[in-house]
Amino acid sequence: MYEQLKLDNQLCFRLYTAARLVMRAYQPYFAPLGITYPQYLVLLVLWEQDGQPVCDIAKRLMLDTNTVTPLLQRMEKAGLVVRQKGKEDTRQRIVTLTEKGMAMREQMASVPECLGADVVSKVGSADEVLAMIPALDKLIGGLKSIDE
Amino acid sequence: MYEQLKLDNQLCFRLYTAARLVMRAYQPYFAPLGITYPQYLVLLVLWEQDGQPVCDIAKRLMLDTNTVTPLLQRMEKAGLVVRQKGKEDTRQRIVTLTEKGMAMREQMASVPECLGADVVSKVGSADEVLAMIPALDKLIGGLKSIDE
DNA sequence: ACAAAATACATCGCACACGATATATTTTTA
DNA sequence: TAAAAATATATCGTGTGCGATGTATTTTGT
Repeated sequence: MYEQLKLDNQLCFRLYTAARLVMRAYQPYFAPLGITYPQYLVLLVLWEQDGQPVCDIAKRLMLDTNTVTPLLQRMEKAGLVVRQKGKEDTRQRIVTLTEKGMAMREQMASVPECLGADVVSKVGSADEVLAMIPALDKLIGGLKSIDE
Repeated sequence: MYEQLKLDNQLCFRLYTAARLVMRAYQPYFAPLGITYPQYLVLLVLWEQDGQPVCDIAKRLMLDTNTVTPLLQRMEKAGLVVRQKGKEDTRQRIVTLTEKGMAMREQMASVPECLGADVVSKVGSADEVLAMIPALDKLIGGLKSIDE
């Protein structure tokens, strides 16, 4: 009875747990630099394309501005980015990396590989884990289309 | 350059996003009942085995007591559980479902299926998504062993 | 051109997560 | 058995996520 309400039968619990544990695994690399995992994601977005308005960053990370705005405010206070009023559209806030924010790119360059190695050393092989990517993208695409 | 720092090359971002979007997809089912996703997880644990100490619930969900204790306090205030001092070990707090907490099991019984149907209607097929489960378990097992 | 709708950002409140720390109780160990 | 270590829970502070709401600016529809 209630088979579908067993914790071990739930995909969602696995996703929730895996996401938390991955963030936790990143902690040792982030803590010395004084950044958090979501802040790292913002940096990834800005390293690819600097000088974006808040809404574009939010869209890329699939977050809302009520999450991203305070996040960027903290990052500005930490000296990682600056937020300037847009020239064409004054509603916008253009977010730009500071020297410190750009410099962090080199400091972080080896981290994904290190973490990958950490995981592989425990899991055994990376292939099975990386093979999830297409299915995750499919799931994310489907879930994203639910609320719009 | 910096290929490994591209957002689209990161497994972790997919896990983080998928977990958030799944929780969001659950929202319409939880909101009318006044519970949250983590509270639902606690209910899953207690429906399987009622009357557990805080530490066992935390262990099952791979969370710490500093997350679970306030969670249970809110659930007690909401009338879903009671927390009583343990008889053998008075350090423990035994968490037990109330009538309301137990009744919610039937109200939730069809939710995982409904959500599954929601996702399948968008993703197309469930097989590829469900096929991730063994890899997720492997990943979780590996990550868990990193910090201990 | 001008009122209405849409957009961009911000603020507020609440509920997690989690590191750090504190307290009480049990278990272990010398 | 008494001190030390381990365990169970709780509290505090910070940083997200996100629903609800507010404000300013741009775009749209007539």
